Amino acid sequence: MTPERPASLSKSGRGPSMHDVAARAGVSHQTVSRVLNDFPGIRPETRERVLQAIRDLGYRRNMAARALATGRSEVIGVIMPEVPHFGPTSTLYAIEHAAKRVGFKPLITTASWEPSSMGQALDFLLARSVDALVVMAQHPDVLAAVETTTDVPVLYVLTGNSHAERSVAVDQVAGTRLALEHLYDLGHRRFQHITGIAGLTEAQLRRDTFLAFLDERGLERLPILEGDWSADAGYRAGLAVEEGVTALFCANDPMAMGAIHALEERGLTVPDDVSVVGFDDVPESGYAHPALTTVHQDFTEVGLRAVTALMEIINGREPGELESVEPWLVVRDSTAPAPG
Amino acid sequence: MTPERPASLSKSGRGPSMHDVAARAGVSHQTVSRVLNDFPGIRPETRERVLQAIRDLGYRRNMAARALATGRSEVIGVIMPEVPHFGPTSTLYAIEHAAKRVGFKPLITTASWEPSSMGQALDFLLARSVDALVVMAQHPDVLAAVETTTDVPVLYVLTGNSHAERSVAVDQVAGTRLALEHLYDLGHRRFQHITGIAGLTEAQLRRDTFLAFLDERGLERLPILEGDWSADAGYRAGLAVEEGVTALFCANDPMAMGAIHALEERGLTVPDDVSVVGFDDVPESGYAHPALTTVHQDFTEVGLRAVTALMEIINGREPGELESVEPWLVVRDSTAPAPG
DNA sequence: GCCCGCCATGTTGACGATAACATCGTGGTC
DNA sequence: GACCACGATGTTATCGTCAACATGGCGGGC
Repeated sequence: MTPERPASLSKSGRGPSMHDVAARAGVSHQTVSRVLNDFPGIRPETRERVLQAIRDLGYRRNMAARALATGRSEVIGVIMPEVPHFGPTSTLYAIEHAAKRVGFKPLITTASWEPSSMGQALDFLLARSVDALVVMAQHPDVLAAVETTTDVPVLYVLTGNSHAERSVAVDQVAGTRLALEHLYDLGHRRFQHITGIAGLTEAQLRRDTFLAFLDERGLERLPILEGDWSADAGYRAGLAVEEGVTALFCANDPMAMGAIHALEERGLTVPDDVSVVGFDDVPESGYAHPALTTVHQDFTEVGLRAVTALMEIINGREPGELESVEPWLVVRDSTAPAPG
Repeated sequence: MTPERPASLSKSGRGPSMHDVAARAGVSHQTVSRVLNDFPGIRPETRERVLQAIRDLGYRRNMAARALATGRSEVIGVIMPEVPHFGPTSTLYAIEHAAKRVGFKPLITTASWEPSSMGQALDFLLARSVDALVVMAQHPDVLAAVETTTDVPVLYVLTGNSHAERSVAVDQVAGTRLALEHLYDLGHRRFQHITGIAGLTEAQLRRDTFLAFLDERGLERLPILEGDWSADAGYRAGLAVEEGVTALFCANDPMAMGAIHALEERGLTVPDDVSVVGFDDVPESGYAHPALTTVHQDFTEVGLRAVTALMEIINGREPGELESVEPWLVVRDSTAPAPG
């Protein structure tokens, strides 16, 4: 079942235009425009007549015409990863809510990090004359691709803290360190890590920070377990956790849940034998078994800051310093002092 | 190759237009239009010259102008609930993927089911001359509100099976019955139900079907436990499950996870003492503890059918029968024969 | 060799809004 | 009472595209 592209669109009944409203109110179309745009200097009585005519006719502004005339659309283009993970999805909702408050709406498109896919997404959004662009840049390569293409304000979101300018992100290094220091402080010395999708910025940052941490503390580098964010992958990785490992740092919560499942199947108990830390603090993680210790990321704040900064840029002001959003550790029942 | 942007054409920051391309290619703007729209009867050499000019200038079509001229926008408006739950989110992604294949993109806006909120969302989308509308109608009241407002094709999604015409949904009654019959067949006779948000169509259908099932089988109606889809609510409801209940039907998976957590805190074992069934089959449910028996809903199929049907309507054809999407039961470890 | 017709392309006028400039009373100032 | 400023509104041009109609050159049929 594949949808088929439309060949012809019925150009049936367009709604009333400003001229229709103007005629009905006995004014010029320009007066209607002024009423709609809250210009000063309209006689209250005239304004009321116009508003009445609008209501009578069920008139709705044609934003296409407005966009053509002004060059602005009050739409923010959002490029999302193709798979609905918790972070991007939460951020999207946060952006929508923040944008709504300033009269903007998000136009969504998904793209993989490949240049052609990203290019198509950009073309589509820019053709719609979006006023700004949010790119959920999960891969470092997309940055260059976007930069050269447009002069529309662009903000990168969910990039870790790797591109300080024009990007809003949760500090991945800090988050990872919170998790690892918590485990270290509990006495753990043998760590393994289940990664997110290889190459994605956040996965890479968590992984790099993990390795750096081991080196700093002089801990052994056991094999990295490659994951892909999914609980399935977490389960498979959990089966491969080495004997003697007591601390498992998972790049997100679903993988942590999968891994715990695998560990328990192997007869290991969490947290008595192995302590497990996740990342994201998804709403269910407090009710996992055992309740998951995890790094909380405030995606609502990310979305809010992104929209706020974009509004500044659109209005010609420089946005304030775009600081990283600080994550915090939520300690629950999946971590305990190292055994022995 | 980086597109070059001659300063000559920049009229206050706007990109090049068809006229600029036409001038560079030595043709008329209409020929450019014809090339872009794949009209027949362009000499290959001319076409190539136009395409080259487009590349040279980094030209991008202005969809606002196109929308103004044609009345169509190749955008599907989507009205989503304000809270990012699994079903709507998954469906959104499915819609995006299906729409992309036919050159459409979703323009997202969220709204609560209140008329004013829904009205604002509609105004916004219709002003953007969307070619079609997908309404995730979680509340029965929205239907009337939308119908009277527009003649744009509208499709309701995620409505259970309660509005057969112009709606695509997973059959909630069937899904609920699958869950309950499974429990009944295992010998359970004392059931309780944790509901979704009161008033929402799907929550209501699951609840009604639950009660109908009890009556049909002559089972006792124990108190309904009111939930709100969240794991938190599931936990609280789990604490309130009556003594002697052996079968707990939860309106979604996160609540099931919360409830299981609560039951185990109370010293009850799942599934030995209480069998629990969820709804949705979220990706993590297979790794919950115990792995969750649940009703799988195919949101990908929902999104695909929605877009397919909308394309039919846009083309002036009647969409085929819009059948419910059939859910199926995934039996895992959270259900077992009734004790005793 | 003329005319017809068709193929490839050019020209003009919407589409519905905004922006810039024009107009028309009206009341205050001197 | 003439003049001017200004408040309220009207008029015209413009944004970039598509649709409808116009044109012009060229080959073929007779």
